[in-house]
Order: sequence, then C-alpha cells, then structure tokens
Amino acid sequence: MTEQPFENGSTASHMKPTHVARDTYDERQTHILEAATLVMARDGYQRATMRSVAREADVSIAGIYHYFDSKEKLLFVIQFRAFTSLLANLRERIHGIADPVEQLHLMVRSHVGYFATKIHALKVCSHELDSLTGAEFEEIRELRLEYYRMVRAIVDRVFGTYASGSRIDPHVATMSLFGMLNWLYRWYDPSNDRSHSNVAHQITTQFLEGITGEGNGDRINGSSPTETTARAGSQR
Amino acid sequence: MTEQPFENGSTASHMKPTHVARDTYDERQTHILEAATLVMARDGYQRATMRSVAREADVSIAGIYHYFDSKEKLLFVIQFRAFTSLLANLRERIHGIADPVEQLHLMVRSHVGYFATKIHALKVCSHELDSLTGAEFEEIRELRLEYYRMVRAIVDRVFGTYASGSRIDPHVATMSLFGMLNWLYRWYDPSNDRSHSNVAHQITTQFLEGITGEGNGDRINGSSPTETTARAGSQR
DNA sequence: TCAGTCCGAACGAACGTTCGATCGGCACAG
DNA sequence: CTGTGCCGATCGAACGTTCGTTCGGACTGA
Repeated sequence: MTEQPFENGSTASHMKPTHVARDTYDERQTHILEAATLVMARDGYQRATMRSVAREADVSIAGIYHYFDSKEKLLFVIQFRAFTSLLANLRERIHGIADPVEQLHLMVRSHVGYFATKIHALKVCSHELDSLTGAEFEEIRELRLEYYRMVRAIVDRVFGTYASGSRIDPHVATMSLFGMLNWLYRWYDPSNDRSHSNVAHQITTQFLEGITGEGNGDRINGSSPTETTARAGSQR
Repeated sequence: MTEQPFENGSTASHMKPTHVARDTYDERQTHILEAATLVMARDGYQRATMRSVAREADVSIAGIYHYFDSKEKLLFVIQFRAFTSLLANLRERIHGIADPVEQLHLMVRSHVGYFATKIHALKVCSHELDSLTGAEFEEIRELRLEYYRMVRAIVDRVFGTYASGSRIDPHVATMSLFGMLNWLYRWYDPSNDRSHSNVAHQITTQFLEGITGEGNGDRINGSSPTETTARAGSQR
C-alpha cells in the first residue's frame, strides 16, 4: 500500500507503521537479507528457519519467497555480497601502493574494519563455508579463492622483501593469518572491546614480526623436548 | 551388561559377523561415538541425522538410544572427551617445565599432534561451539575456559620474560593463537600435507616472533596516518 | 483491468524420539 | 543337567513436530 518510496523522510524512524513498508524492490530485498543475516549469524544456517527470518524481517514466510527462490539462495546472496565487497574494498585500498608491508597493513585493516560494521555477515561467511552446495558453492569458493590469492600475493611479496631467507612456508603463514582474522567473530566485540584499528594493528604487527623476525632467536629452538624435564620435580 | 570382554579373541577381525558385535558396553558406546564424530565433522551437527549416524555405526536408530539419551548428548560426550583429553595432555606435558617458551612449544605441538590423530573430533570442537544448550553447554564452556586459562598463563609468562615492553595485548595475542590453531581444520590435511610437527613448529615460531620481536622494527610502522588513533581506544 | 506485492493455509518430507517385541545369555530352582 | 524366568541389547515401525516450499487469492496503485 502507498507506493511512496522516500516520503517517510531520511530518518530511520520508518520501521513498520502497521505492516506496510513499501519501499523500493531492492530496499525490501536488502531488508529481508539483513534480517536473514542476523538470524543466520545468531542461530547458524541450519537452525535458522524461514519462519524466524520472516519474523525478524516482519514479513510473511511466503513474502520472502517473492524476493528469494529458496533458503539456500538467501545464504548465497549474503556470502556473495560480503565477499564481493571485501574483494572490492581490498583492491581499491591497495591499488597504487608499492610497499608490500603497507599493503598488508591495509589488508588487515580493511578486513577488520569491514568486520566491525558487518559483523553478522562476516560471521556467516566465516562459519557457514560448507553450507552451500552445487554451483552456488563453487561460485562462492571461487570468490574465496580469489581473496586468498590476493592476500597470498601480498604475503609472498613481504617474504621476498623482508624475509627472503625465512624457513616459514608462505602458505602456512597465510592460513595462519586467515585463522587470526576468521576467528575474530568468536571473541571480538566491536561495541565493547577495543577499537578495530587497534586490533588490526596488533594482528598486523604480530603477523609481520612473526614471519620477518624469524631466524635471530635461538631460544625459540625448543625442539629438544625431554631434556628440560630434568629440572622438574618441584611442582606438585 | 554381558561382561565377556575378550572372548571373541584378541584379533581385531571381529567386526560384525552378521549383525552381532557383542563387545563391552564401553566399546560399543565408543564405536557409536566415533561414527557420530565422523558424521558430525563431515555434515555439521544440525545436518547430521541420527539415521546417518546409525548407518555409519551399523546399528539401528533405536540402538543408539540405548547408549545415548539424545542427539545433543552425543555431541556433548564428543566434546567432553576431546577437551578433557586436550587438557590432560597439556597438563602432563608442561608439568615441571620452567621455561615458558618451552611450554609454548609443547602446547602447540600437543594441540597440533592431537589434531593429527583426532581430526574429526577437533573439527567438531572447533566448529560446533554453540550447538549445545543449557547445562551441557555451560559444562563444555567451563572446559574451554580452563584451556584458555592455561594457554593464557603460558602466554603471559612468555610476555613477562621475553616481551615485557610489548604493546601487544596478551588477550589479543592469545586469541590470535587460538585462531591459528582452530582454523587448522579448514586447510590442514595431516595425511597429505607436511608433518604436524613441522606445522606446529612454524606456528610456534610465528607466534613467538610475533610477540617478542615487536618493537625492534620501524619498518613495520608502515602506516602512520590513522593507526595512532587506535591506542586511544579502550585499551585496558 | 492488470501487474506487482503480499499473505494465510496448507503440503509432503524429514527429523528426533518412542514403543512394543524379539533374541539370546545367565542365574538359579528342581 | 535341564528347564524357566529375567534382563540387557537390539530392532522395525511408527509418532508427533517442524521444516522448506507452494498455491490460490486478496489487496493496491496505475
């Protein structure tokens, strides 16, 4: 009813007068998508039901199917938008930057910053990597692979410039970096914890020193396990 | 409970003559549990059905309920055994070791080594942290917290000994370490990839240098513009 | 009227769980 | 030793619920 896209003004007070929220097609679609993102981040993909998404978005169940073919398509669009946006952000940020260390800084900050604003979407992306099937799974996997390749290229350049003699495998290093980033959703609360640029800086520093500082310390060579058990005994 | 433990011979060829597998109660329970672990690691907790677990374990659906009260109890026992075992391993290994760096080495090697043998269980532990509810969720959370406390204590001691002036928050560092470890199940294949002691060594090295090597390199201070606003955040 | 939106009500499938029955040792009375 | 009653182990078949999805129609602005 009342097809008046922008009449209720730019304020966000337009929530739901009765059950009318006649915005643009794309706006309604995005509105449902955001509700689905919230529910899926909270309950997980399988536990999330179309009924709870409908409740969250304040539409009927059948109303969702007017905008999305299926539950799986909902997840697909969520992940597609997030990964596409992440990729675009990264490309734009590091464009024209020569120093690989600076690129790494920007990459981590971009990732954590995106996380801070779209925390639910990134949780769904980190946690529901195997919930898609078939062609849609492949398409998302391609995006993930593309993201990996970009980060890996940065890591390789950092290695080549500052840690050419390192014995650390760039692949292991890159996966460790992704581990740090993708585990964020388990513990980092952007609203209550420290600022995201602080976290980004710490992660970047830790990673950089982790791969470039290697080689100088003999103390890290603790690979002789049993010899130190000699000075044990006291602890009981 | 038909206490006839070893009558069918000591060879392991006793699997299922027809549909009889009259082992100990505990053996049958563990057998079902391993099947459940495999299925839940493969499909996720929600997607895994009692029917597929029954198929994998070669028992009837009702047969499972003779050993486990519910599907949720299955997950609980899987996680309980894994975390308890991880904790016991860690405690035993670092007992009597004085050097915190050595303790860290042992912790990572213990974790990755456990991963290599019980890969499915550790995947279920890393990925299904929110699938339990109520008292069982709390009990597992307590175990996880205990594991975190032990690792955090090691990290704190490393900081105090080798990186006392570091600006890196030990909590962030610890969570990054857990991120690297818990992300393993996404990419590391113990059967085809490099050895787990190699991976463990790389992760330990990366982490140690990441927190101890900080401060010496001005080159990592690549992006001066906005990062200084970071420390103004809610750093405790 | 027509196309675009949206909904209530329902459908079939799949799920976790339960139930009654059966099978086969084992303890024990005779 | 044998017969009998019991009990743990196991099963097939179902139960009730919940899920994703569909369908026919109602409402609205043009």
